[in-house]
Amino acid sequence: MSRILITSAIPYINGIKHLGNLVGSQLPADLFARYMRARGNEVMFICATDEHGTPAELAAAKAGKPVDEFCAEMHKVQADIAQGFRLSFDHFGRSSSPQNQKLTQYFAGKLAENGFIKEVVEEQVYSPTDGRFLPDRYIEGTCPNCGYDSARGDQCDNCTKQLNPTDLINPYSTESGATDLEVRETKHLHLRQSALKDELDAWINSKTDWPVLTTSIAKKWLHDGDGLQDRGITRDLKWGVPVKKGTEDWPGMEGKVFYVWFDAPIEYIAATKELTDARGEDDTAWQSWWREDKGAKDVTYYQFMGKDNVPFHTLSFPATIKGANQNSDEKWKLVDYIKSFNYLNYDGGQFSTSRGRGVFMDQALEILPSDYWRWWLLSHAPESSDSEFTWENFQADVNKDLADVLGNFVSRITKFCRSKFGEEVPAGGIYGEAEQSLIAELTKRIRAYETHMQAMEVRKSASELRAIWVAGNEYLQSAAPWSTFKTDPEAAAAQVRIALNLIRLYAVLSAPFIPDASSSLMEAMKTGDTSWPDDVEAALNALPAGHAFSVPEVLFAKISDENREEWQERFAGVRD
RNA sequence: GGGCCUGUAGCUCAGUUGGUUAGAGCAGAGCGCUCAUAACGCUUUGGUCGUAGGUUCGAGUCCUACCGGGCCUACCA
Repeated sequence: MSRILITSAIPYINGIKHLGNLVGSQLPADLFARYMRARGNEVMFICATDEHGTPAELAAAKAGKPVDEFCAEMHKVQADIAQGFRLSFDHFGRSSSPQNQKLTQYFAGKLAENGFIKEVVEEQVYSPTDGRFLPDRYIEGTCPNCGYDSARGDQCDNCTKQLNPTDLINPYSTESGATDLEVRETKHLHLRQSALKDELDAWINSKTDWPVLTTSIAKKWLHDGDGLQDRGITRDLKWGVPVKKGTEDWPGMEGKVFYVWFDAPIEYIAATKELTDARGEDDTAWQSWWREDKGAKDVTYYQFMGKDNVPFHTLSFPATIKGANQNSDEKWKLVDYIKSFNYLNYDGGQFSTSRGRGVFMDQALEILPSDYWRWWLLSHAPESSDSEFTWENFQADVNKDLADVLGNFVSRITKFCRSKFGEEVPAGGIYGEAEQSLIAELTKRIRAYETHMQAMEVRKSASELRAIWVAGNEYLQSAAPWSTFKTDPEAAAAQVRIALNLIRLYAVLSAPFIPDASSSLMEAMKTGDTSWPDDVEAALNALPAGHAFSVPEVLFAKISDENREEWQERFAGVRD
């Protein structure tokens, strides 16, 4: 048994996420967490909402609510949806929690103490009308390079030239339209990532088993141009973690907050403390996951995220950890494996939150149970390149895999047994050659499934699982208990017995992918035996002769052409 | 502009350090079965591996150029 720490990239608070966001982090993280628990490991699976920053303030203003109230409501919404998708977080925290405030301030103090913080006076654009400093991309104007009239302050979308807000001709605030913008001096803290460049480089180079997507992005940032740059970790905002040096005030930094990307990953740690605090446990409980000097030496830490989050997890957050650990007795836990994903596209284009294009998590749950989405998304996870969602593929794949291959297998054998032997596992006969060869095949496939799951090869795991389901149909077809029954009822009984046991086996193996269907099957088979099939032959004897079961309802109803067309239409345009 | 990823059957994808006739699922075709959600099983059609060169006894795999798709490029998160 091992101790496994798993974090999913934390979703931003300003709205409901779409299926592309789901499949890029939370869903594969959940798959892995469920599998690791099923194998008997001690798992800590953490996620949270990322609540700070300008977009949250603006979204709250748009909703006409105080930002803290807005975040509290949206957190509840996202938590409910996560529950709807059966994301099995041990805790779904909030980056605005008191725990994260303290911990973020603590890390900043520690970094300052260790010489990794630099104070820098810089010039920022201030909008008196908006009453705030504006991030570069919230300022638009005419591009000095190509004349495009909606160029953003960081980059022109038309000619792709990188810009400073002060380069823009006739700049204005995208929020208020105000043109009375002025440049003001303001002091900020920078994290001296450059001082840790060589150490980070060596660390990334040692991770030869990480996905190429992960290491190539990290290396690019490490070596591009002048190499890894220092990064501002504070902002002139009201909503955020107040800048402090540990518990002390930070002279000159009054009224400023930490940058979301500084406090967001720290929330992984803080969320664990939120959980153990809620349980009434002391600090040793969360520290045993996050402090190698306090019991976390045997923890293996896995992170899941979309490719857009990779730089922060491979460089910024590790810089925070390494910087805090330097010249210190404290040894904070560094990530051991980063699984990153490409994007999921929607019907020939991108999912778009702003344009309401594609399927959002709440809408998905309105039209189908979560298992349909979980199965399809995971079996098409964008691991090697961007992948594509189309309604035709979704309908065809889900109907075939879930309804025909798995659902119908359960249906055919339970109904056959009921009509010939009644609703209990039949006695008589023995497992012969055909059964032994089934056991041999399953053993081979289950071992392969375990290997792929351990390696977080999501698509390969799904296809191996599907092959395991298919093996049941192949067996039934060749054993043909409906024929055997006429001449040799004892032999038919043994065939039915092993097939009924396959249902429980499938429920156990499939639970990480389709947890609801899995528990329906366990319920139908009237068993709570979720033990992993280390010994397949033993697993296929788990339900003994005489064990009662019931014929389950249709496990997966098929998606009709009418449904598909209706959804296709509904989700083509703008979200209502 | 620079960097990285990607292009394999109608569709979605596998193809280990280069090594016989390039694989799987779906879709299509044929056959079988009748327990089952018109489900299942078996067989089968289908690819000059983006294009053009090169290295090699041998290239889907390595190199170069080009074409197409995607991402990143540091103040959105």
